[in-house]
Parts: sequence; structure tokens; C-alpha cells
Amino acid sequence: MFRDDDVCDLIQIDLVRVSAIRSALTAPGSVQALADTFSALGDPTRVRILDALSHGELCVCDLAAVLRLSQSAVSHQLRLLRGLRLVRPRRDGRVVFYSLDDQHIMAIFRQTLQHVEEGQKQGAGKREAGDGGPKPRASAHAKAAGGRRR
Amino acid sequence: MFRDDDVCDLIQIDLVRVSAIRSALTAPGSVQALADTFSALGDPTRVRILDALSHGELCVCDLAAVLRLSQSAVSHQLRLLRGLRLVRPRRDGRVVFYSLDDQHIMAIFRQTLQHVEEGQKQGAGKREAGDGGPKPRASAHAKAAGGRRR
DNA sequence: GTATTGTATGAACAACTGTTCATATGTTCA
DNA sequence: TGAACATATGAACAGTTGTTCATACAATAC
Repeated sequence: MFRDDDVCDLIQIDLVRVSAIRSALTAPGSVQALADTFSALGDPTRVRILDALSHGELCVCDLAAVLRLSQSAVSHQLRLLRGLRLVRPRRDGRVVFYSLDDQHIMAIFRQTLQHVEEGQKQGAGKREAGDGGPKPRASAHAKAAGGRRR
Repeated sequence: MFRDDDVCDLIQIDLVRVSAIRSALTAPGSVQALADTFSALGDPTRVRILDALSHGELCVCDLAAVLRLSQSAVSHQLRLLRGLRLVRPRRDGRVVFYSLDDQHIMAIFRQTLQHVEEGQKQGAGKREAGDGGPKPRASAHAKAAGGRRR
């Protein structure tokens, strides 16, 4: 944990600036909301669900068929996405159609894809997450490490 | 898992559309890259780090002081963020300064905050993640549940 | 060289998460 | 009403993640 006497006492440490920045930080509530939302987006299955829904409204069953997932898995994920208002349900008989809740989501996707692709340009040959190659399912504590190459 | 004979055979199931959408889906590599990036953003500590850095370049020690975190915790998280090119290090003697890697990140933050706040407007009184109130640290498998109220 | 200091990293542990299986809920049709 | 079917949900398990502690690395000062 952080202790006040643990602060390094270099000249660079500008305590004034530190407390200035600290008081300008985003409110904890918003931080948590941001993290929750990004967390929901931070799973391949959910990314795929939203990607599929970007092509238009789909019922749970169609969604499962499109993504080749079990109905249960899709339903569980939809529940999560629904809770964060990333998707919206519409009931029609016994079928429930889901659609993207608003336009922000696709905008966020586009922005982030831009960031990712930009990095791929720069670091060509460096292999970062998402180069299309067959990957060993990026695993524990080494996911975004600086230098992996097995 | 998904089995082909598990497809519900309603009229709504449009197998043509299903395969049409499937072939239009974002490539697996990009999906993974998106998920990895969102995953990195999906943690309060990392959100706070990026938020702090949005006020300008900071050394690890200052960052720890601003956020009241241990140097080790900050360093571990910076490593992750660095791997995804969300932050960029600059060495000056023994001090390493970190800054946001590009402008996309803040743009993504803004978009997402907009989404979150928009939802708060609509669902006023419904309590979604991030309303500023003291929360019991939103826990396991119930994080974004549809109907919570204890 | 050694001491000092800022940063990085490995191991380990508790907490969290995504999927599956079994089952419940809700809607339509006979 | 009861059968059929689309969707939702609870429990449980394996896999993943964030923090801490101890320690290594790197750059400067002596």
C-alpha cells in the first residue's frame, strides 16, 4: 500500500502538482462506471455479440447461431450487456430481439479499432494482440507483456 | 457448445441472414485486439492511471503518490498499459516518465463517459454502476445484473 | 568500486469471470 | 389445460487477474 513516507524525495516530485492533479481527477463513481463498461467490452464473446448486433436486431437464437455459441452462454452475456445498457431487448411473442442500445458503442469500437490498427502499423513485425495469426489464447499474466515470443 | 441441430427452427431464424452476418463479422484477430484493449481499460486502477496521465506526463513515483497506490502496483499496471501502447515511457536518468500514447484514448474515454452519463439520465433512480454513492465494491457475477435491489 | 534511489519483475494468493449443465420462466398453439 | 419452444437463471468449476512481498535492475552520487 501507499504510505506518505514512501514518496520518493526527488526534485521531480512536485507535491503541489501531485495534489493539484489529485483534486482534478475524475470522480470515483465515474471511474467505476467507466471501468465497468470497458470491462463488459473486454471479452471476445461480448465483442462478437455487439459486432453481430451492429448488423441489425437479432434474436437470442440467431445470435447463438451466428456466433456458434450455446444459447445459455449468449443469454448470460446479454444479461450483462443489458445491465450496462449496451444492448436493448424487444420482446415479440416468445422471441426476444436484441439491438445495440445507442450509437456510442459503435463509435467507441471504431475509435478503438483505429488505435489498435495504428499500433499495428508502427510495430509491424512486433506481434501485438490481434494480428490475425493463430494464437495460443493469450494467457494469464503475460497477455500484454512487452516481449513475449514464447 | 453450439450444435447445428440445436438451432431453433422458428420462422424468425433466417439461416441465410445468419450466414450472411457471419461472413461479415469482424476478423477474430481484430476482435481479440479490441477485447484486449477494452480489458486493459476495464479496471478502476488503470482508468485512474490514464485519467491522471491525461493531465500530463508523470513519473511512476508521482503517479503512485497521486493515486495513493504502491509503486509496485503502479509499475505492474503500467507494464500492461505499455504493452497495449496505451501509455508511452520516456526515460530521464533514473526517472521514467509516462504519458498517454495517443489521442484516441481520451476520445474513447469521452465517448464512454457520454454513454454512461446518458444512461444515468434515463435511468434516474435506478442505480447503475457509477452513481458516486458508496458501493459495496460491485462483486462477482452480479455486477451488471438486470434487477438487483438487494 | 559502493551506496542510494527510482523502477521493474517474479511468485503467490485471494478474488473474479465465462462457460456448461440443469432447470425455471414465460409465451404460443392445440 | 398441457405440450412445445425461446429465453433466463442458479450453481459450480476451471481459468484469469490485481495486489503484495521480496528482490532484481538501472542510473546517479560519492
